[in-house]
Amino acid sequence: MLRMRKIAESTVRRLSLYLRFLEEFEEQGMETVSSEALAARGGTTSAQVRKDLSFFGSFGKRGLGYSVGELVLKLRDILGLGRTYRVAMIGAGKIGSALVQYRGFRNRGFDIVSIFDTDQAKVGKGWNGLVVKDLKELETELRRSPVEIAVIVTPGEAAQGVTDRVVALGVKAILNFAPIQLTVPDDVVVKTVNLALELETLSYALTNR
Amino acid sequence: MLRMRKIAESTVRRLSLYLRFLEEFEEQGMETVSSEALAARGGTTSAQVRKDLSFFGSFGKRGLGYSVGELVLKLRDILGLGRTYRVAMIGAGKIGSALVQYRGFRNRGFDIVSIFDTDQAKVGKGWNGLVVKDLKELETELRRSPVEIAVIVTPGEAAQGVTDRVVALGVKAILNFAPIQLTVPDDVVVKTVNLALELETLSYALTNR
DNA sequence: GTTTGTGAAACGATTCACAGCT
DNA sequence: AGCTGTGAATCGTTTCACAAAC
Repeated sequence: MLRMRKIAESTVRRLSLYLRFLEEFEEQGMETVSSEALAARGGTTSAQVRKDLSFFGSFGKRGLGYSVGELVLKLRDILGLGRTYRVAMIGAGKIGSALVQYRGFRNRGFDIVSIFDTDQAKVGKGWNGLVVKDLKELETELRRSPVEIAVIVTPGEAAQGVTDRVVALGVKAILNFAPIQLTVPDDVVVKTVNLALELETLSYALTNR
Repeated sequence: MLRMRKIAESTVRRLSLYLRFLEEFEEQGMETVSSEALAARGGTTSAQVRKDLSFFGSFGKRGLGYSVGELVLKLRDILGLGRTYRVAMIGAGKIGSALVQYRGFRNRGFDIVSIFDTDQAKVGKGWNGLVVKDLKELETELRRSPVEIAVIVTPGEAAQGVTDRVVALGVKAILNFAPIQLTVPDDVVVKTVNLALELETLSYALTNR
């Protein structure tokens, strides 16, 4: 695989979509697929598909298209899905609870190995095979059993403090559900899912109909 | 307010962020703010802030900056937040449950007025002041008590069917948590929050360090 | 002197279109 | 003949830079 910097985020998101569609095609027994067919399934254009893939190599055969199986493997490799990631969930509230049960995590190799909360009523309780730990134990626990990814599901006020702590522990990727813009060093990547923002985009669209 | 078509989604998202920051500033008693200060809070540039606002009018005073209070009102108006939206939640699983309790909804004028599920074990149960209704009653209920926004939290397989039904009932905005690309008519706006996609973007970033 | 509002320039992403391979 | 891979053209967004307003 080519090692290129600065692939657009939109490209990476599309690759992720292509992978899902290809997995569908694979289940249906399709052996090859054209950029045109893949584009049709994903609501984009064949040129876009070919350009996206071309950043990473040339995986197709002219006149024929792409081998579904090969392209699945290539995309998994590009997206780094050939391995398991260890994940710590920080916050055992409603959303944290929902996420722990979400099959999509484990199915795709994201393994939640610990959950933390400050609420003593929750600490010690079993949760989908895990025990909620006191947030005070964060450093001890993550040193004993390190993770690559932290999911932050705390109230907004607590989010930056917790972020600083997991960054100090060497975590390089954060999925943030707190409605806050987190500040992190350059070598740490943050993805924020901000519900309020999505709702307001809908509100704008409805208003300016 | 000017009525212009084709404002970029990225612009709308930033406006939403600016509004949050301005509300903070307002609480702290600030009366005016420069594009520079607003940009610093939000991790963007002053030129970007001014350009974003300029699509909708000119709200500042040269040499002085923007009145915090006035800009808050303007942005609420632009984003369509001066009113209440009625929301139906479709799916009473873990994520639906978490969302119903999420304060951010009601706080910002998004009022969940009904919840539906197919699971008879859930139907009839009280839930944060609401009663879960059978999805069979969707048409009856939404005709009696219409909504502007539907939040779809069903399994992927059910999502498109439910979408078609709410669209037929006149819903023009959908917030989708099912890991599926929904197909809707042009006059319906969909925002999809796809956890798997966010995780895979993190995985890509970690891999291509 | 300060800070806005905005054309123009720079940059980045998407689409076009076609040469080259199968 | 069919479909990829990719430079070139187009389109959209961000940044620059400065005249105008206070």
